[in-house]
Amino acid sequence: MEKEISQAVIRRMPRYYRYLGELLDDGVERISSNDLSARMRVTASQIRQDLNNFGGFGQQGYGYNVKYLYDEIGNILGINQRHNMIVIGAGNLGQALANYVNFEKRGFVIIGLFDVNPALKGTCVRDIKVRMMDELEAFVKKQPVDIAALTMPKEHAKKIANILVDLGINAIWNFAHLDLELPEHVVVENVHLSESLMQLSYNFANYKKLTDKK
Amino acid sequence: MEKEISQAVIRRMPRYYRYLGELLDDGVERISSNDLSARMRVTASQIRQDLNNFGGFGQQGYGYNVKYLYDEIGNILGINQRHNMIVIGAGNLGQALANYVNFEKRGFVIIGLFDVNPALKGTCVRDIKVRMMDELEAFVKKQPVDIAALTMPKEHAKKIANILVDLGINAIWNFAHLDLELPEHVVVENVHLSESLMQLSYNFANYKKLTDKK
DNA sequence: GTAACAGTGTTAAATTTTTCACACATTGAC
DNA sequence: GTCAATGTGTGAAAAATTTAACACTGTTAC
Repeated sequence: MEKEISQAVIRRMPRYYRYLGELLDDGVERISSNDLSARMRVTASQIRQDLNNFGGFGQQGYGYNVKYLYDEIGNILGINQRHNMIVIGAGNLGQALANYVNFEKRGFVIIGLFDVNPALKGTCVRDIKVRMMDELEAFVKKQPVDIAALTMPKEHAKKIANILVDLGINAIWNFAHLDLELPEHVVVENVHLSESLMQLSYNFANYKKLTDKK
Repeated sequence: MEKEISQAVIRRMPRYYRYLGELLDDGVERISSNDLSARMRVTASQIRQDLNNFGGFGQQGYGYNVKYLYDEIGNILGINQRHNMIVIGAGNLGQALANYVNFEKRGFVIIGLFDVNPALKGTCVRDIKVRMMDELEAFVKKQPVDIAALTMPKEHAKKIANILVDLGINAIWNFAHLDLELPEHVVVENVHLSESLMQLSYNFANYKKLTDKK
């Protein structure tokens, strides 16, 4: 099997995808790694190296066809294949995810929203009904669920993650502030907002310090 | 001035902080890089190297004092100094941030919530009043604002970011799906949820492919 | 058709990041 | 007090990532 591609590369792919999408909207047909690098503020070399992990999508003397490259990166990232998602935790964050229609455009369809709060039972976000946790098992067994987003407080996240994995869900988008310890075959992507905020805080404090010293 | 510390290191610091906080809650007084590395699933070497960027916090033969190290990392990250934040965009995501009380515990206090939707005018999230955008300037001039979180659709983000910078705000927590082009002295931390989801999607698809091949 | 140009894919170099290894300071048992 | 054990700080090695360089292919203008 081919060599594994590093997460550093994978992390950049969605950004290429975003820029190519914008170029496409602007009616741009072709682009060179050089032009793209100027827009994205990365080196052209990195763009070429990154793309070449997946194959040669460009052509000497021409550059890259925007539409073609856009689609290819989409395929690589598994976009436009349908992914059924559920969101556990129907608080503001869960609702924000449920309301974000662009996910759906890309094939990530939220088909269920779950919570423990009985007050939310039966309410809807967009056309997605909020269900109680005791309905989870039957729900998952009735229809395939690819990805579960965890937006509940961290106290419950561990237990629920285990339940989800037992139900056969192998991809978890974790917004709870803890590291899930799950079997190796389960893919976890963490979004730790408070850690992101702390990084901002550091850079902010540090930049200030630098300038103060001058 | 000392050599700059890489973002790779900074990104890990909040995680150390989190684990140390948990140890503290569990009443653990001291810990070695080795024990911590086992819990965090990173190498002990990396922990020691990371910490040594900021100074020697440990002691040979003893390890690290949990409380002390916790506080020191807090200082490094600028936690527990008060940071006034405003959130632009009072949709679900903005409200989710406003409702998240742990930010406040760490010194990140959301003092204002702004939106363009007149229907939200005067409503409150926790005790934070939602204000209209035309009140922004007066608000910012009346009290210091350190950080602005941008949770509005990307169409407006660019313009608003510029306004914020003109008003003297130098740290932006950007949730909009675009890259802000701001003066160099402005610190931006991006949270691109759809890119995170695509990364999950890639890893999910790729893991499946790997196992299918076996 | 041809020649100058543009621009990829790719190999190699440079840089950054991570891991290893160990000298030496401190601890804790006796 | 002594001595084995522990465990940091750190310099050096290894690995990974990023950038540079360029041979060579396809493009475009004439």
